[in-house]
Amino acid sequence: MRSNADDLTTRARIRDAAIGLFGRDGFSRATVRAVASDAGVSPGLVIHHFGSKAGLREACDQHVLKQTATQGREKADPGSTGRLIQDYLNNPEQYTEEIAYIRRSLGDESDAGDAFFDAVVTQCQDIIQTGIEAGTIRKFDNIRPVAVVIAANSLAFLTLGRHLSRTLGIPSPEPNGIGPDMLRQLTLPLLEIYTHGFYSDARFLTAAREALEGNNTNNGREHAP
Amino acid sequence: MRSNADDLTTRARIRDAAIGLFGRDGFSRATVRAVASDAGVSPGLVIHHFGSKAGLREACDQHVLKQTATQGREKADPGSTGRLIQDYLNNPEQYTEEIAYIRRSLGDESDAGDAFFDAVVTQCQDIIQTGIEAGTIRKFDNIRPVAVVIAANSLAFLTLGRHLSRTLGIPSPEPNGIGPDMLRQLTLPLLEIYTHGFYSDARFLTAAREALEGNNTNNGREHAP
DNA sequence: ATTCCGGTTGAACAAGTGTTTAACCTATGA
DNA sequence: TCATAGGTTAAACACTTGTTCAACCGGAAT
Repeated sequence: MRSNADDLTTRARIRDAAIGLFGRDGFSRATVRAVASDAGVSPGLVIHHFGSKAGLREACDQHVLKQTATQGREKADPGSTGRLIQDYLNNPEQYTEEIAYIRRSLGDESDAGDAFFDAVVTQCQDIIQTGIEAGTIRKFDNIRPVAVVIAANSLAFLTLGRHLSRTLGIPSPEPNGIGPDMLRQLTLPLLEIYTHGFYSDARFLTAAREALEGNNTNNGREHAP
Repeated sequence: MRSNADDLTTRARIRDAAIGLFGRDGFSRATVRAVASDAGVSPGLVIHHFGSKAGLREACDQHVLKQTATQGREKADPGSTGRLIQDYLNNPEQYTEEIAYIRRSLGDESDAGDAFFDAVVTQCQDIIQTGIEAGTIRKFDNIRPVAVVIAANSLAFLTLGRHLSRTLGIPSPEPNGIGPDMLRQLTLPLLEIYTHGFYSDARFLTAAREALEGNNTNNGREHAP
């Protein structure tokens, strides 16, 4: 995806270097000088092109957001989602910078992070809607909160990827912790829960339902983990 | 929990101020001067007590870790878990600083974050183990990856709490985004998935299983979201 | 009372930060 | 050919950062 270096305009090269550094070190730790050095350019030029460090971040936000938005639209076609994942698994390095950047945006307080999260939620909502109509996904009374839960669970693999691969004992070089090895170990357990459930019966569910319906004011009796 | 101010030793007051600021602004954005000011103390004294900013962080890490470890041990008693959650819901402000600090630790690269994540995983593992023996949780062949998945899903509520409450339209003052309103809206959907599953049948699961068993080399056919 | 020592401060320092400015180079258009 | 404009740089600026240092205070020990 990232073209092989200097056939890009200088402005784009600076932007890409900033995306890489912001994703790796975070917005505050990454310095204008480091961005300039990575782009092979003087610090002054960075300011000249983007006005300020905040302006540079704004440009990075918009670029990454546009980038992922087009991928999201392709993903809406249910057939291509498998192809997309396979594409990612075949050469994950392609997307690592964008992924790291998005993870940082989700953690930092950032408009881009907000937009990305909301996009994932609505995408989950669409998938659930069509899945219910197609009969592959169970029917839910109110799909909105279900979409939120599924989105959060899915994004956990992104925000916690480093810990997941670490705790699974996967040797580090998987970028962002999300790589073939990790997915191969966690896909089946997750799908099993998503298919047959986690609890053996409805005891926890009915208990929580009664507690929540009983007194709507405050104390909900909660699930185990 | 936090005692009401100045009955603490100066060192402890500095440490607590640092925990608050590190959690709110992140380690690099929070300055030694801000910590000193919050603790009503001079910047030099902070260094005098902790040697350096990194030393201060180390002390904060250890303190928060010890704090949550004792709570974790209490939580191991299955009966008290509900009590603990109810306790939290009744006055969440009590733990907000520790929670914010842990969230930052999970995102930043940090030994404390690693330790906390691993602790949550093993705690999930214990809960699943006893749950299986008690018959409340389905039997899994290999509980370790299941515990990792459950831990990641649970911690998603922590790392993404801000986005969850935001996307649900909950007015902001819920600390860290995790409050009664959010839990009330998401508990039942999550428990329903954990009880009856998300997919309507085993199509996705068997497809993934075949794909993973078929060629162990690389391409795993993945689930929808 | 005097000494001493740990907690504490204020000012200073050195390094690093984002940003500005004046000058430079190069290519394009008149 | 010359002037102009825009991309580019090196140096400087103003400020913040973590950290150091000498001095100060107050109380406990001698």
